[in-house]
Amino acid sequence: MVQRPRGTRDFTPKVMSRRLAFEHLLEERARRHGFSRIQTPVFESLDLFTAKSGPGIVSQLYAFEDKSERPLTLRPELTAPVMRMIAEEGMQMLPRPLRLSYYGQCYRYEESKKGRYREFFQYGVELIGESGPLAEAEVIALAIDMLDACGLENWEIRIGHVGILKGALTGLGLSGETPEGATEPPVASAMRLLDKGDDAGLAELFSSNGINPENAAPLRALSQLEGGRETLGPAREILSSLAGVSLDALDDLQTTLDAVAALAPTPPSLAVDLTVARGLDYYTGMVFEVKVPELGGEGQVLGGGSYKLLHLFGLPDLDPCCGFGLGFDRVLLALEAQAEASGREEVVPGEVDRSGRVAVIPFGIDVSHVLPIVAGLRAGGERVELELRGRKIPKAMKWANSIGCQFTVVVGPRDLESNQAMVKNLESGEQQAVALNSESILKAVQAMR
RNA sequence: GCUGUGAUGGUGUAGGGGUUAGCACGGCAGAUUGUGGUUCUGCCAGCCCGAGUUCGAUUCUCGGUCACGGCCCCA
Repeated sequence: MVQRPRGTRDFTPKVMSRRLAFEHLLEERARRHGFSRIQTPVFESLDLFTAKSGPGIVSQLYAFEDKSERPLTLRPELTAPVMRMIAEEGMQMLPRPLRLSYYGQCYRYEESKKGRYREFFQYGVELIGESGPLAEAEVIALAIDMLDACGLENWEIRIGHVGILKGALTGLGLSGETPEGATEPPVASAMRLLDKGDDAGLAELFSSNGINPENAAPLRALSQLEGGRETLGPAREILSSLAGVSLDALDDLQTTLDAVAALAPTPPSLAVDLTVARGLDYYTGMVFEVKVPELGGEGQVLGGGSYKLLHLFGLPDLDPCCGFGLGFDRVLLALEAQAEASGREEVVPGEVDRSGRVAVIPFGIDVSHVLPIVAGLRAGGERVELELRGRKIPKAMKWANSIGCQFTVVVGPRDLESNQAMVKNLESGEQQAVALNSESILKAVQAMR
């Protein structure tokens, strides 16, 4: 028996209807916020991702060569392809800002476990051609709106701004340039040390860069601040106490948070956290992420922020952009766990198709008599299933019932003789004979619904 | 990259060195030749793969594969 490759999944009809409902729900929210869907290829040039993330990522890619030895790879994420598309399709000519949304599978070669697959699905958006606190607020508001709309509970959003700690560090005189022979700029080292809580290391780094190590303490205090919007007050006090440090980034974050509060539903938990660094150096401004604690180790379901990547494609004037990626599979896992915990049948709102199906059952007659009726009912918008196995009446009724039909239309020899069909509502048991044509049957079905 | 647990019909499970491998759901057929949901009967369908130990392995051992956890990582 040939098995599915590791880290991949099959989706049965029931699961798929859930996934489609979720995708449509996200799509609908994106649409309301003015975002339009795009799509890019599942495989791309290998260079696209090494340019963005460095050569080290190749080991985590499904990279391959085609028959002409072109270096290609299955895409590991969707932001870089979207950036590539903007440049390649000349989208810088479109009215700004661009609001783009996307959805598709991505591939990473890594250990798979629950919530972490080698083939996974990402929904995301990018707002391009406008930056600043209000653009950032629009992006966060959409993220919150989506999670709120899908019924997710008990999620935590953490919002930060890489400019605040970075600004404080450079304000103190720490360099953002990578020195000869080093692997990262001192600012990045300092951010990492702050994140880890390595006070001694930070003080040492300051000393070796000619900065008073006493400055480490207030920065540490800054990075440890935790709480809602009220956190910005103490942050402001600390930053004001440091000579040469700008408050611009903090003001921007304040503006963003105020706008989000007005634009989006109130999330179950919102925290300001200045150490949300999103590890990467292309993030330049606001950064945010969403976690669902009950998912455990793979609990981050969404992440995003402001970044500069379009300069890699010759469009520096479009930087910075702001966007987020939503872990489609992880949100679904969380929704499934929550639905089960609360005994809720429906996992994603709207996943169950409640439009009543119609089963057309030809009994002991040539099917050609009912085919035009099946076509006519379908043309009239009904969801019609034709009984194909020649079952006798009791079996056919049982079958119609088991696949969830609301109506049966039985046509047997007697009906043919009297030119009628028996239409039955399986839920009420109500039954009536109607003329044997799709218009009459359609009318009867609609009347009995 | 490190580490732990597990794998029995399609699904959920019981069992265990020699068994007709049990049960439930499911699918098919009949009871029931023009009306379903209940019930009854019968049938379908399984020990992940490879090597080893053994007279004999689905059961024990090792390896592989896959899944699920805990760290590391996560563009």
